[in-house]
Amino acid sequence: MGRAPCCDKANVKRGPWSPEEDAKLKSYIEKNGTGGNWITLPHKIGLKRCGKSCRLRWLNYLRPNIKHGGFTEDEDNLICSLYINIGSRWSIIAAQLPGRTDNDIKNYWNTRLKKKLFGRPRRNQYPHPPQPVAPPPDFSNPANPLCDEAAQNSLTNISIDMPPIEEKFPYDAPCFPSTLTNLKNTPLVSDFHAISGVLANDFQGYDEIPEDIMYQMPQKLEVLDSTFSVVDDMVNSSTTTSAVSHESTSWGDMNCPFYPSALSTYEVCQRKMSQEWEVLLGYSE
DNA sequence: AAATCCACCAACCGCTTATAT
DNA sequence: CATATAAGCGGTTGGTGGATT
Repeated sequence: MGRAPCCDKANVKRGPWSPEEDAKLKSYIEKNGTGGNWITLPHKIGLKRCGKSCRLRWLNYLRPNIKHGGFTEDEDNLICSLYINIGSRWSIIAAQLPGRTDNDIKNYWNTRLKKKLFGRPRRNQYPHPPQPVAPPPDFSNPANPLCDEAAQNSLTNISIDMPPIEEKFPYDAPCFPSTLTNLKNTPLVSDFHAISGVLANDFQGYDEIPEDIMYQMPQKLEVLDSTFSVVDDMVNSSTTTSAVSHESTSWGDMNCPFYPSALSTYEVCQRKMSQEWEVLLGYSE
């Protein structure tokens, strides 16, 4: 046997909450807490609502310190950067924005941010696909909320959770020489891996890449490029101090410690993207 | 002034994971 | 261990109100 039934589906109210219902739920939870059981809560209060509905109402609207609307530029940038890194994992994104709910962020993304970033191109706009707007995450800035330990662990775990790149992507995966293992676990490098992985996965398994993925490509490639530049600087300073002979490490330089793998990923994605844009916009078959 | 369009967002739906029995 | 439900999550819907035609 399992648990008792959740609620009498035929006998619960649905739709918008009245102020009276809100007041009942809010005052009860503030005094007694949820008791760890949402299903019995409405019965205790005398609300003809499903426990699931009560939970949603509390989490998204009634609980203290909830902020609605008025997203700041910083919040916009953080949401965009996180979305590009980890996709639509709204609860994780919401955890980085105090006072914001996953539902609010999801709505905000779907109705405004997505359009702001990836407005659908008109056919005569090619060869200038949507331009990136948000900067990549700046992990060197202490003001960045992602700099706290929990957030960094969160991002690190996210990149670890991703499918192994070599199994999902036919091209070279980013890699790091053993002399640079001290850099391997920094957030920036995790970030670089994560973005590369996202790009690789985006291209995997499609004969034709869906439009929605295509619209995100310029942004993702820009972030990859920017992130690489910072990692590149770190490598330069690291190798300089350890007296390892090391030339310039620009994108086109074969002496870059993780060239050609990283460059390969970038260039293959870039090339593939250009081809797909041409097909998408009717410039080639 | 009326009709239509569009943006917004609260709430619901359905799926996956966790957990009680 | 198997089963059934709770909890949690992301996707989607539908009502509302303002803007535009």
